[in-house]
Amino acid sequence: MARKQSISIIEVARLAGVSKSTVSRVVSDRGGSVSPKAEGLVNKAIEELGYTRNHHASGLRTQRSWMILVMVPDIANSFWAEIARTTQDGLEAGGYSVVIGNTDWSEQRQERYYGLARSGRFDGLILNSVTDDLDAIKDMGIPTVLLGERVEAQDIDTVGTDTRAATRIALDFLWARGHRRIAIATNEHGSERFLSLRRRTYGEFLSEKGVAVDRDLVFRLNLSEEGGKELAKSILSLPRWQERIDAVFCGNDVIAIATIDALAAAGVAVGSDISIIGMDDIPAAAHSRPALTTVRKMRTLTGKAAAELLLARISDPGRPTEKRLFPGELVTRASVAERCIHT
Amino acid sequence: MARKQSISIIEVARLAGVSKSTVSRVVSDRGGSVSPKAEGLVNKAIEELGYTRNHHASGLRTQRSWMILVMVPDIANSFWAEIARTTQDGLEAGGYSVVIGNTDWSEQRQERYYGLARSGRFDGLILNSVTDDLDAIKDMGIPTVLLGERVEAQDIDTVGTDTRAATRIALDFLWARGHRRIAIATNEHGSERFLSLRRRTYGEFLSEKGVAVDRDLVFRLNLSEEGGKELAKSILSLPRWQERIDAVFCGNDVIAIATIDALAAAGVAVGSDISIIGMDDIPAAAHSRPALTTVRKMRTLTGKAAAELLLARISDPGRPTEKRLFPGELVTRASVAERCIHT
DNA sequence: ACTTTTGCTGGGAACGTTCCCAATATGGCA
DNA sequence: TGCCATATTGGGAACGTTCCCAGCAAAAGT
Repeated sequence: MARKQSISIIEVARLAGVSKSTVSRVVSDRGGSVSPKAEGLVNKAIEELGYTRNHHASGLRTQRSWMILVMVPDIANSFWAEIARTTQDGLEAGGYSVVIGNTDWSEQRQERYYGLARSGRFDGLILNSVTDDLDAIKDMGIPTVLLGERVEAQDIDTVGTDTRAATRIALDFLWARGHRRIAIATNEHGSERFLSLRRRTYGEFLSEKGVAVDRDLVFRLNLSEEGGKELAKSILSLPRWQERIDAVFCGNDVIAIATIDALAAAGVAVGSDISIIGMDDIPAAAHSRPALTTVRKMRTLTGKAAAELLLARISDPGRPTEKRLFPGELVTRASVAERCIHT
Repeated sequence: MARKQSISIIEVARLAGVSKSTVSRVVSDRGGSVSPKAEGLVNKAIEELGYTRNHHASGLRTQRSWMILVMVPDIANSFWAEIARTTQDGLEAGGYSVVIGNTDWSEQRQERYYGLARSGRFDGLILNSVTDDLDAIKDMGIPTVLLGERVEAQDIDTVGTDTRAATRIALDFLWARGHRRIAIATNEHGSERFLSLRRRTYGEFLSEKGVAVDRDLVFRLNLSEEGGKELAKSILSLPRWQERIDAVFCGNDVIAIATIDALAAAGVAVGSDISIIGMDDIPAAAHSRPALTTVRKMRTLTGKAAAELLLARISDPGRPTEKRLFPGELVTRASVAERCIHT
């Protein structure tokens, strides 16, 4: 495991009997015109010495690293993992290598990665910000694509789910199945505006339908398993809840599933006594009892679009910013009941 | 998004009224002795100019990047995701930043990351190799820790599950529950020796118990959902399978769960007609019907140990190689029956 | 008062590339 | 044969750091 010592362009040049400039022209495809003969000699010398280009030096000169950082808040969550994975294909086709940064919802970790980005280690960034500080992103001064809708991010390229549309899909479905007393369970985790989009859409939807918002049916919690347990408790402790709640629209699948489990444990028949709909379609959604009806986010499209936008931005930093939002699609399983219309 | 122009150590020095050497001493904590007064001036100038250290230049000089690459074969698999995440804590405490590379079981992608590593971009590597080419790893010439047991990796630090021990835990449990006709379902994916360890332990176990290996009870397949479906089909098509198979030891949870689902769909009562035991304890294992009994791999310990070993190797490249293997722990759920002993 | 130690500083030479510019060789054309 | 255009080459000068070494002042010891 001896660290390779100083096999630089110069030793290669010496062995090949050419100048370092020529070697440089060969290894960096850019610099044009080298005679076939010289190129052959250089390649042979490279092979023989086991030379590999020092990227610190090259990057110092060119200010390019050919690496792209994809920052996600939770790599152990399959939703993010899959998005990260999907970006790879497009980016690698463009000649870049992709590395993933996991912030674990921690501002400190995020700042750490921002530091890496600022110091010129990456040619581009695809990220879901834990905080609301979009200026920090612009200040890094490198091409960036945001994952996840941000109303206020007008001058940064964005890719994500159209939360409004996705929320409507869920609510429309509940309504079509005859539910009228619809509750909402969501949070303010890290990014208030993003989540209030669900809440806002919920309000709009109800007023469209001529239903007043019932304060007791708006639950605020963390989008975690804990949150789901809490939600179940809150529901059960609501006096005469059976008469007050038909269905619950959950901010993500994690709480939806936790709620289903907790309610089932309390003897409630989810899917007939009460309906639950989630959002994301994580793998576990297919395995809950009853299986969760949810709105699937289009991870593949999202990842692909993020890669495209970033490549476009890199090759033309002056282009107008673009937003690509995908609506999501309904995955019908068993957690939503068919209810005869009342009231 | 204008790319920051040339705010180098030199402009800082000029503004602070000191030499670039002094600035360097301040920004790189290494070079000792700077007067408090000078340090104050420098910091003020840094703040004012918004200077950030160019890491290409610094890396060129010091040959350090303070970045560590963790390579995993499938970031969308929660097992790998969690391991990758766990390494972070230890490594970041050591001052390093962690980025994750996802090979997606592709040799080409792996080679791409190897290339990055060879060009000096990382100070260390934690990886699970897709191929059996351990020489390629040594040739990179940087400190490396291998994830996953490799019999032949004698001179590389290794962290992983003690496959032998984990397999025995599963088999012992099946045996204790009265199963005697135990089948095994595993693969040769990418790393033959690793997996034959399960098969070998299976053979040893049976011969210890005085049971001959029944060729029909050794299933070879991919460790994927497809493989699981195939396995169910193979079992059901075995003439009089009820009399020939008590239990199946599955190479991982993914096939175990797929098998459970497929068998259940065919009307077989898993957990009484036949027992299934898995390995890994992925999240879905708790949600299958019946819930899967499995051997949990110790991800947290594994990630932590990998970080420790890598830091130790970096600080002392000459130290003897070390292997840390963890046995795994049984997670008892419902997919294994209690059987009265027969034969 | 003189030397020695100590603490701090600045100047220059690396590190391994790429880029610019000038120099040479090659070939085509008159 | 002579002359111009073109293809290929080599020699420096960057890029922004860190490191080594020498210099200098202030503090400490004799």
